[in-house]
Amino acid sequence: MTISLVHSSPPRTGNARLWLVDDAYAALKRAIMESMFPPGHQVSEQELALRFGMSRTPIHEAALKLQQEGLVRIVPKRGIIICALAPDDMREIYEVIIAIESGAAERIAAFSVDNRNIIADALLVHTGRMSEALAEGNLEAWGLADAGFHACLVDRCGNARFSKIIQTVKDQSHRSRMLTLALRPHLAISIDEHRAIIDAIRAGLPGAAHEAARHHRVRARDELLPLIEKAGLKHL
Amino acid sequence: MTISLVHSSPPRTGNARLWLVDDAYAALKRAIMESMFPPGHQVSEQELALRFGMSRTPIHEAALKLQQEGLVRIVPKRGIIICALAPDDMREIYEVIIAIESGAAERIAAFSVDNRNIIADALLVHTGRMSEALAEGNLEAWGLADAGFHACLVDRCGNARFSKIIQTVKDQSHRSRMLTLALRPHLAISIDEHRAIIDAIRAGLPGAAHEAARHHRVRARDELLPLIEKAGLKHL
DNA sequence: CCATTGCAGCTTCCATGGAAGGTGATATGG
DNA sequence: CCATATCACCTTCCATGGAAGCTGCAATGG
Repeated sequence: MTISLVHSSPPRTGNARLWLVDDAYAALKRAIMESMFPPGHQVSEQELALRFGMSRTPIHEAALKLQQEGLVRIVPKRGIIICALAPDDMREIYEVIIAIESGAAERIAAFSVDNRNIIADALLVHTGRMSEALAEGNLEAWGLADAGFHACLVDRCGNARFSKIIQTVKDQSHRSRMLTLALRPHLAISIDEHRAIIDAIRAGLPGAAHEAARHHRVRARDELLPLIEKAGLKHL
Repeated sequence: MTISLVHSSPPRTGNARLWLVDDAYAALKRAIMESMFPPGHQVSEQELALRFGMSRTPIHEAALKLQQEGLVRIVPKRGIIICALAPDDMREIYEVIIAIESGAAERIAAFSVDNRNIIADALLVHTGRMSEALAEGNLEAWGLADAGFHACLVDRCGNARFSKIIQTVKDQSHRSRMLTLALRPHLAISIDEHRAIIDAIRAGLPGAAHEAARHHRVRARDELLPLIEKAGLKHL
């Protein structure tokens, strides 16, 4: 099988050339995200190099980066193994999200009233899109809007480390989220909870914003983890 | 200057050989931690390769790893630059610690009574050492015991991702902590606050443990950040 | 038939050379 | 004296070959 994962095959003549390792990283990450490589699958660097049309070196460095992010595991003389997530990993990831997002909401609620309202408005846009998607029964659009809300919350709280941490665990759990999105009931409740977070931010109540964000994620966790366990999904 | 950062110069004959990249990683990290390379300093991979007695490849890969952890920055055609932390970075790092450690304390407080007491006992040992060090006026021992307490809290909460996150920000702020340790007043209060965390864990009150851990770190932050700003420490 | 041992193949890890590109100094013109 | 342009050096980035090591299978001895 020869799947073209890199878009621009031309040998990058001219000065428009970026770094090959970034291409390899993006392509490999994308391949994992889109489940082109199933969890537990093993590939060799040589094979990826051939498939992506580059040498083994950038593949190796990209694999190291993805290993640090927890997406793959490099076994010394075996190859690159796509990591599978156990239900316990999902528990850990949810706990990270709970801790970080509630901290982000708290920070935003402590901003000046002007900045609070700017961010609240942005959050409201995402929540509005969720309502529309729900009305249309468009599950995918709902998921995108929901992701937009949470990304906005974290990315605009003024702590780049929060963003990076969230990005890492989101990448790790991407496949799982795609799987469980269809299983989730109570989509309407999420919208109400988002509004509660926005209200607390507008009111400038850090404690309330922390608790609202926390409650939202705790409920989602308590709803999803049993579903995953019951579905017998041993690896995601 | 030819500082020997790698201990075993022998060319690793036999099967006792590990990975050179791990050696390079440890040596470079150590060199940064111990301030052998001041923040903002620039070194080339070639120079490190010569100094560590290995090729450029393991150096390069180790540098990539340290870059992901935020300790160095690789500038395309310039070299490896040791990252300097601004006061704002310390704020971000404290926020991460606050969010994660309070989550860890909360988790532990939700354990079974047996597990709670085992961990509480371990935490108490560290707190006891802090008291002793304080009585002796041994600042370094106090710092070690304090670090032991917080490491115990996070490492035994049953979330490996919490540990990894904390490890990363601790590494980033190692130099800063060494600098500010001497500036910190109110060492006695920390001990009382640690005891409050332990009590909440023993009592099995997740909310109280969360709040106690949070309060402890918030106070330390509010005490230290102004000190750093006042001292005019632009880069740490 | 089962256990053990040797071997072949595949894999990553490291060394090294070539190439592209950025920086800083130097020389030149005003 | 100052500004600008050019050049030489230094740097990383990538390709590729050699070496070591693990895995799984096959062959052999019990």
